[in-house]
Amino acid sequence: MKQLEKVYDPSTVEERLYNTWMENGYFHAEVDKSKKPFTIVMPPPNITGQLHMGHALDNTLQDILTRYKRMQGYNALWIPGTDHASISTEVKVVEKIAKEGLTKESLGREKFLEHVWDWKEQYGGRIVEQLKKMGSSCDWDRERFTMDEGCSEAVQEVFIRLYEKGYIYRGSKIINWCPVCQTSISDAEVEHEEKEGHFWHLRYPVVGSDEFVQLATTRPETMLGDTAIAVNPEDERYAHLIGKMVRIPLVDREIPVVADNYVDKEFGTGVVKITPAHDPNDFEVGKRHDLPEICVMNDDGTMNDLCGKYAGMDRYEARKALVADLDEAGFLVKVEPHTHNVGTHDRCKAVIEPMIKAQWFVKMEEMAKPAIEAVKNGEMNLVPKRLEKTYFHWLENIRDWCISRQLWWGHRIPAYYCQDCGEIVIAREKPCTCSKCGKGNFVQDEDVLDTWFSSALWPFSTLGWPNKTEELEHFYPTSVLVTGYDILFFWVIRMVFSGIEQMGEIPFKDVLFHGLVRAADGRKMSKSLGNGVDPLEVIEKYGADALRLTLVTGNAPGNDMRFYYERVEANRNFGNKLWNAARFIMMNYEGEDINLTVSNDKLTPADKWILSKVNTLTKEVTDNMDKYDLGVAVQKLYDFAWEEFCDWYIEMVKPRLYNKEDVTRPAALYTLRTVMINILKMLHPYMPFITEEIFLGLQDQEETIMLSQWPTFKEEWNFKAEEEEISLIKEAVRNIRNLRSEMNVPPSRKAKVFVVTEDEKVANTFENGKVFFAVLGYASEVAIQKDTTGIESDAVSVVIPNATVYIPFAELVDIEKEIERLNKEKAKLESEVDRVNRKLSNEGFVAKAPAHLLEEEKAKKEKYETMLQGVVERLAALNK
RNA sequence: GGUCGCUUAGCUCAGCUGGGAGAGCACCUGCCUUACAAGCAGGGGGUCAUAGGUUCGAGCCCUAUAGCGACCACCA
Repeated sequence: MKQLEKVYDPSTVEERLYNTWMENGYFHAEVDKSKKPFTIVMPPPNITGQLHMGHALDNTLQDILTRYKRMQGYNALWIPGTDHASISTEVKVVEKIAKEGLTKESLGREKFLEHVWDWKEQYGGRIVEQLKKMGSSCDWDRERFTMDEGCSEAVQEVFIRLYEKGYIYRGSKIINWCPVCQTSISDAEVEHEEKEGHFWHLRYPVVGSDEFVQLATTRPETMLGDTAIAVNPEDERYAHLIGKMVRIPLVDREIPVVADNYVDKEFGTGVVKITPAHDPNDFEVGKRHDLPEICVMNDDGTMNDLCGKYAGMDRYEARKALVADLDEAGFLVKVEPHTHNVGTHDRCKAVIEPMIKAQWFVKMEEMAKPAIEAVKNGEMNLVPKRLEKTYFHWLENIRDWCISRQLWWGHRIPAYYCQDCGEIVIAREKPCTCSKCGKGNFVQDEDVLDTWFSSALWPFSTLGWPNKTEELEHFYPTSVLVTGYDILFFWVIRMVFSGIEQMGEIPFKDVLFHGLVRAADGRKMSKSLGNGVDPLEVIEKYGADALRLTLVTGNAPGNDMRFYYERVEANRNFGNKLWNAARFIMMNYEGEDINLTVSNDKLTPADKWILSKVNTLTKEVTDNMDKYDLGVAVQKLYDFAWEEFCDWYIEMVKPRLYNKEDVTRPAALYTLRTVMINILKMLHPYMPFITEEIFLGLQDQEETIMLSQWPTFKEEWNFKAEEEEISLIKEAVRNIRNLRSEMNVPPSRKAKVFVVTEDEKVANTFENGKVFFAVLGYASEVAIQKDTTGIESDAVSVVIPNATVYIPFAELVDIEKEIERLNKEKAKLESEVDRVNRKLSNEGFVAKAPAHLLEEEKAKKEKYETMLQGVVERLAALNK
């Protein structure tokens, strides 16, 4: 039998165990049709990324579920991988090469992409190695990358299929343009940020009259692209202007006044300038009134050649200049401060410029429907449920998805343009001859696809789709997706409609959402604030198990949490507690057969009690885990292991262990080991390392805990009577300790304990439990008797159900105080009796409450009444 | 503007379908009792945001209010 160090040191254990697990291929899953599949695909971290607390949480949850199901005998597969993260990576690499004096343009597409692949080779593996430090039991043999051959094939296939179905189209629409990144982005990537701005009131002269019409704008620079002004058709103030022309100040271009319901009469002056090329609403108005679209900006956000003296200025510079000129020319009426929401790019925070550009779009309306339906009909289940509303709202108001990006790093769009006739061909490879004009001068679309287009296919592309693999057949749909609520729109929803569309089946049955891990002050952990906690540092200091436990306890699904080192420390301490319990067990097994077993009839009540308890616990923990209440489950394990097992059971069996002649010693050893192993197994998903290390020590063979069987409820461990017996003894012991503590009696001072009871059964229980008074209640001697014969009249006493415990402390006892204490006890019991009586005399309660509650209350009534009687008698005796 | 969430012990948070309020940390008292001082034993501390309602019974369900937070949104 091995002996363990006094303090558990995770750093030496974790790496060794993880390597063993890897070497033995425990994480690897092959298709095994004899078992039920359990599948999770890992949300692929960006190759640019470093492990942060969000990843740590996300992967801990997935690992817990995977290990749990694996132990339950499922064919458990957890597929890891990384995401090429088109824009993020490209930005990083551009920054990197800039330090070397290089630019994308100077390198050219091919050379630049070589640099990105180099980056990928260098850093793409970093996060993978970090995930291993967490203990993640994913199948690394199946690790994927969103731009590997298979995933790329899937992307191309989906693009072509959707195009052929008419769900992908190319169109010139107003899109969100990032002037810094110089690419289009989707609606989901726009963050609305409230900003302090101004409301500039301008007056536009009406052509053919002396009249001016006043309007307000937050973006004066766009007036260079105005092609109309609009009023509400119901607005009497401006009815006479409809159809007339106004002149744009400074520009001197004439534009019409149109009537459109979009205009709110109450807001501003009730007149809106219309710039179809730079505002989504204006774009719509422009379409309705057939207005020209004049783009006045370059891709980098500077004003273009149409802007005269403002050409070349940045949009904000131009705004300033224009306002000054308007003011000088008398067109500026007033300026008001105005807070409004501006769209910014979530990556670079630059203010989005709406622009009209030809882009590729996915038509969403049809695909959204079955995605909504899947949740509505319960086929797919969101945890927590409240997120369903957000899910529905997004899908019900979904707009077409702009999927083309003016970037180089990503999946290139499989569209080819005939240079001779303009024909567009969507194909797997560049066509040789044009079917329309017969020539063959094709050029591929320069753009790449939105990163999320490929991650949307992750649940099936990683399983081999579009090939019909047996993995796909067996492991799809996946069982549960674990991710943060912050990417519900970006990713989860897109996987759902993609899965349904391509596979004809939802990609996962459950989605378990978690929240953000915040800093201790409640703020988001961020690089700029410098308040991020590095999971690797925590692991180094406290071990991965402690970190994992910290991330899953005290938190409900979908809620944010705060990270405290104090909590990590507490969890580290729990690991140490387990460690020492195991150490204790092993010490006592010294010289014994580790595999010894004992039949039920050899077990003592204490053994049966703890076995019965762990048995019930098994059921509860399993139920909680099945409902994804992981925090609740592990809390129960924590409490049981520490309190019931360590603080009570281990203390109770010490005398039996210390006496090698004790015939019940084997039963104690057997029970200790058995319960410990059950605890370890159930804790293993949460704390994989320490549980494995202890488990290995508790046997004479090298059998891993991670492939051991998850405990199930056993009818033969259902010992109700013993549970009650021990519970009574615990009650008595607690009361004795309490009494001693109140009287400031040190543990070193032992005292004789008398238990007085007329109840045969209770007497028996205490007779059997005598030893516990000695070990747990500092008793020098215990006497069980029917009356108070031989007990000094000034002994202190405590009443428990059906018995009174006396401790003669002689000179320590102050009778007055003792009477006071008993009076307090009496009052407490009286109020309890009163409460129960009130409840039982409440007709409504008696008539409607469930039977078991009624019984419980009746039992309480009896219990408190007899206890009260005991206290009254004792007081009477003292008052004599 | 809309939707959702939160408000429970000094702090951070659990509390599953309504049936006598919990944890960790912090605090107080006493203990180095041969598994563990990263520990043991004992203790104090809450009108569960407020006001109504439903119910025999509400931290939990309903309505309203307040404060905080998140997300969505085309008022120029």
